[in-house]
Amino acid sequence: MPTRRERTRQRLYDAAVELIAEHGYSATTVDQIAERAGVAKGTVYYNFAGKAALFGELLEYGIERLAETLRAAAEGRPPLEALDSVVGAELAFIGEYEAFARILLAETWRAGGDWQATARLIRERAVGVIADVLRAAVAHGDLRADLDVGMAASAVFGMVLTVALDWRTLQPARPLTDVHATLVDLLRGRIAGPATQTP
Amino acid sequence: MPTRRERTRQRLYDAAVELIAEHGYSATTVDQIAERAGVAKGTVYYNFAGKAALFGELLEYGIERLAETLRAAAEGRPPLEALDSVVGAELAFIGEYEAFARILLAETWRAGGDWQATARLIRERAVGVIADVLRAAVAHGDLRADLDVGMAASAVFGMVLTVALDWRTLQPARPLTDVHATLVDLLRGRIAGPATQTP
DNA sequence: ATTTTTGAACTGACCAGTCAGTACAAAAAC
DNA sequence: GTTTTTGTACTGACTGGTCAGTTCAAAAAT
Repeated sequence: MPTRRERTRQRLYDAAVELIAEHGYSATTVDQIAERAGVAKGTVYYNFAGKAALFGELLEYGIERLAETLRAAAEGRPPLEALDSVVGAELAFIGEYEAFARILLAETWRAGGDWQATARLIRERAVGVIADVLRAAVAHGDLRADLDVGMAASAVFGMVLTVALDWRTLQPARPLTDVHATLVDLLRGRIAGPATQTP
Repeated sequence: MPTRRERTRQRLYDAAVELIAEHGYSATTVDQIAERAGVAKGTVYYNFAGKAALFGELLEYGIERLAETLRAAAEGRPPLEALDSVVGAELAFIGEYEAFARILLAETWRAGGDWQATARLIRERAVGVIADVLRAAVAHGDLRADLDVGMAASAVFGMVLTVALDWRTLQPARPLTDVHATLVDLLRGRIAGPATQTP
């Protein structure tokens, strides 16, 4: 059972993640965050060292959950099935924590900003899980031995992130399984050929 | 031959694109832009209605060049070859206008911010070109008739953008053709199987 | 009793946008 | 051919407002 402090911090996380996803880090004010969290401004500074610290811990917190979700999805599955499972898990995570995913996409690819170092490190935790799965698939003989695992993992991660956010934005009613199926088809190279082949 | 005004505006574009790619839109000040462009602050307001207008026209200008590049790459080629060519063109564009690509990725997927409408419209111009190529491939019988063209186009665009920025960031020395080959392999479903198959 | 939260006032830095004035080249008047 | 005018491009000090962060006494929750 969470303490009062933990509940307050969680409410601040939630408020901050939504506002920053909408307007970006610097355009979001501490007053806005406090107001949306239903908390006095002083509380923000009682719980966090400042705006930057709140955001930093937020990133940390979110990426840890994402990496953990992906790891759990891969665990104990044969390589190729694990890949499908990880893609599904990433989709589901983004479906649930959409605002966080938007922040991840927005703040991670800056050139030399204040968060570049943090963000890149943080992103590697998620991409790393995919790379591990791909490496296992190569070792198992399911994928080409000379596959550039790093680049492929980056491609998979980015592709899923992009598609997922388009999904949430443009056709949120569409079921996850549908999106998942299309992505897996793309990944498995099943888009070639004149007719549908669903064995 | 460009007029003085055109030269000034171009310098302002260049300065703004670099700074915004680094720090984001709201963290970039008009003073910084003017200073990097080697121009007084007033000149910014003489040439543009304001910071927002400068950024808007910048997006417009960049995406027009990108869409045009992609269209030219596809033109007059058989569908599948056109797809490879478009991917190559997107890679080359990002190689050259890296800062703009970072902005595209960072500022396009906000939730309900001030740019959401503009950015989505603008991004669709680029993704639309890829969708057209895919549609042609389907019509030509090269891809499955029931392929979700919109989603696939979004996936291709996002995947290339992600990989390209990782390429520029992590291994800029690597030749474009190398990255291009890996991407095309991924797209064509040639990553499966234990050994390399280069016919 | 102690921890946590409140709410409001305050500060100092920073920033978008303004505006009166400068520079200068090309046209018009002499 | 010299002087005057005009329009365009640019300048940079200034202003009004905003925001992160501070402080603190009182209240509420544990």
